[in-house]
Amino acid sequence: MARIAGTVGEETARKVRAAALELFANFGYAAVSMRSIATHVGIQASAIYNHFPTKQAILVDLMETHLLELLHAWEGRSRNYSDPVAALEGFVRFHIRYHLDKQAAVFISYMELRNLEPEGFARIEKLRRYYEGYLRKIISIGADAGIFSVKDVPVATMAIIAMLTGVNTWFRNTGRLSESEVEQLYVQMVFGSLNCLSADMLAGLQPGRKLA
Amino acid sequence: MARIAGTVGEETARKVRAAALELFANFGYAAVSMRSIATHVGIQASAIYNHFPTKQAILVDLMETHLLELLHAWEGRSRNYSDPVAALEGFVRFHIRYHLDKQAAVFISYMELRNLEPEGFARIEKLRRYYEGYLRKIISIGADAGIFSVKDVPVATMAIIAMLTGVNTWFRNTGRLSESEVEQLYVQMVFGSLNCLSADMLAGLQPGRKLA
DNA sequence: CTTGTTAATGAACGAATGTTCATTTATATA
DNA sequence: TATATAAATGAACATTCGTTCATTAACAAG
Repeated sequence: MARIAGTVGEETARKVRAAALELFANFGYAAVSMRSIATHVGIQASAIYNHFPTKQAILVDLMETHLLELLHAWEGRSRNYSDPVAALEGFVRFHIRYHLDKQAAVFISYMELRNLEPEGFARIEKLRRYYEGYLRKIISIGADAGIFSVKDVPVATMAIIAMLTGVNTWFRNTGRLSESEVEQLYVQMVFGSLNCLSADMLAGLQPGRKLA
Repeated sequence: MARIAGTVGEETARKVRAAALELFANFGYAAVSMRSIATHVGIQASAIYNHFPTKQAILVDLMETHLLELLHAWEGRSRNYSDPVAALEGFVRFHIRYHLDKQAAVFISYMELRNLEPEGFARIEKLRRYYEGYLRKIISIGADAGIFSVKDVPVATMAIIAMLTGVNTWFRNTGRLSESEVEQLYVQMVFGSLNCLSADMLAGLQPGRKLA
């Protein structure tokens, strides 16, 4: 047998990406063979090479696509916000929602960095730093305006990103909380970590209370 | 050639653990071969099997040892704290310091979970939940006492753990900040995320300020 | 000194890996 | 209808993998 009736190149490439995404996320890049990807697509391993030059290229493709889409999605949304408070809340909700909706791609992009060869690593790392830069900018502007109380903007940026991305390690759709409930909880904690209290929360605090 | 003069079993096992720790952390469990571990120790791959039954057993050993030591270290220190505020500050400082001091072991224990077979996975996961339980308890007590303002204790626990562990992804000894400076920054952000302000910070806030 | 155990070697095993290649068929183009 | 290209197959390649095994030398105990 040879070429199968009805096969289209771009369609197969799409299936390969989807299968690789799922498998890499579940078992790790190094533990997934080209044959297992091919099996999930319903083709032979050698047919993959009609669409991707190497296994490594699939990984880089997945990561790069994910990060570019992430950047594009945020850039489209960030225009809505004019002040740092609204922007930060928007970022938190966006990040959590987006990362929960694309768990597999997120997981790969954070876990498989060490399996990238130097050129690919540089490209991916640049995109991630670019994304982090958006949050850093928000925090920086809010700090300069005296709205956020931040001792160290870069550290706060990394801390918040880690906090938000950590949702992926425990959130389950079948769990106790909905996505929007989780968003709300994290919005409050993130603003708290920047010592930016909402008016009603500030009113609820006892001014005379002694804390460490 | 056969047995080498001066070789002692427990000593070789120690070297194997050390080499595997370093290699797993740098390249990932699946990408590290028994032969490369052996090379780093200065023996043949087959000699490893005098000390560990399988490659998987080395991974489980490393993770289990790390988590048991982590638990033991915290249990020894946690006795010093009587109130939730002191305990939380102590936990934050302990977690950051300990995780920075044992970067490789921490990295493996968080990244290689998916390479564990079911029995090993259950053992390791139980230990990690046990550790998280200590932080959850602190937050829970502080919340009940009205010292922390927490909407959801389990979520706050996971958020803070993720935030703290994230330090490992960016901290470098050669960087701008020392370990204790980082500790201090995170202590403030963690207390902030629980809306627990120190007396001087509270005084610094303008009660009339309008925030979102 | 003899004996049993310990800790190494080096060869070998079968299985699995990423990748290449000749081949074959479906499809688009001229 | 003839031809070039696209997209698959299945066999094969050289490596590498975790692991086993017979063998051997160092060491401890009697």
